Amino acid sequence: MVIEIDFNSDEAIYMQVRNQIIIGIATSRLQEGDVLPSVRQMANQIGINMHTVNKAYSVLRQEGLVTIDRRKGAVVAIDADRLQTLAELKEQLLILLAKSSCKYITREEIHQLIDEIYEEYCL
Amino acid sequence: MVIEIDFNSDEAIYMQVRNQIIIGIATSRLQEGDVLPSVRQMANQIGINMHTVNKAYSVLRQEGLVTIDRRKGAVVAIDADRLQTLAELKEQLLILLAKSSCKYITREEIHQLIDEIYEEYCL
DNA sequence: ATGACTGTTATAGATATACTAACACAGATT
DNA sequence: AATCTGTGTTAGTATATCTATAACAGTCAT
Repeated sequence: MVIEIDFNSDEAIYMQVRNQIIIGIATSRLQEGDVLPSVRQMANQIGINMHTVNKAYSVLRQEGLVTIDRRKGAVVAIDADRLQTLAELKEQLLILLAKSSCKYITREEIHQLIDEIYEEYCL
Repeated sequence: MVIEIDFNSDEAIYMQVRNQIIIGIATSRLQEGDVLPSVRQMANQIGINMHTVNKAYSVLRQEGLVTIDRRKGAVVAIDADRLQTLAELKEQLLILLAKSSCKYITREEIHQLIDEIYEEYCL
């Protein structure tokens, strides 16, 4: 699980880490039960602070994607809280679609883009 | 253009304002050339600081949705920079779809949800 | 017992958010 | 011409968040 950070991005480092782990899980490079690298190990590997990785793991726990055990570390464990997931998804999609609509991106183009992403990243 | 803020939300106030204006434009309640309320007026109306509204307007300007004139105020003016819009959209959609996929939301459900949003909000 | 490994807590500095107050310019009204 | 009212802008401040360093506490193999 190689993680790359763009230090010039305006997105917080811990969110970049979180995002890439989510993509890792979605693409099955990380699977239910897999243990994530320790916060120190991953922090070292990508040259950031341990606590920043810890924050990323905490967010993932709060989002129901991992559990954190003092002994083992962070373990991939999906809590498929369907209703909440759909509600959040809808809210975020709405903003994305609204902005796209402002820029004259059509509904068909959105559908197409989604299929493109699914295939490009093998979700 | 009535804007409602959830002060308990973890989303920044200026982003909530920005989001609702984007939805307003997407649903044609705000149209090209329309003048947004002055920063003071809107700040007063929703009970927040003028500078917070100013920040929202600044973001909208940077996103190519309004222009800001010292005399007139903020005016809806779409800069349909298609390529950049699509690139940003794809990046953000990827994260959303990946997270959904982790939670066992299918591609079909995504397509369905998008149609639902388009119809519910008349985008 | 010791050493190596976990995550956790305490603390601090930098950055971002939201605010108050004062400013500068444009345009209408006196 | 002077004043008033309307713009956004800038300066400065308090609070929260992000990132970092350092010390802590529990677990487990040696």
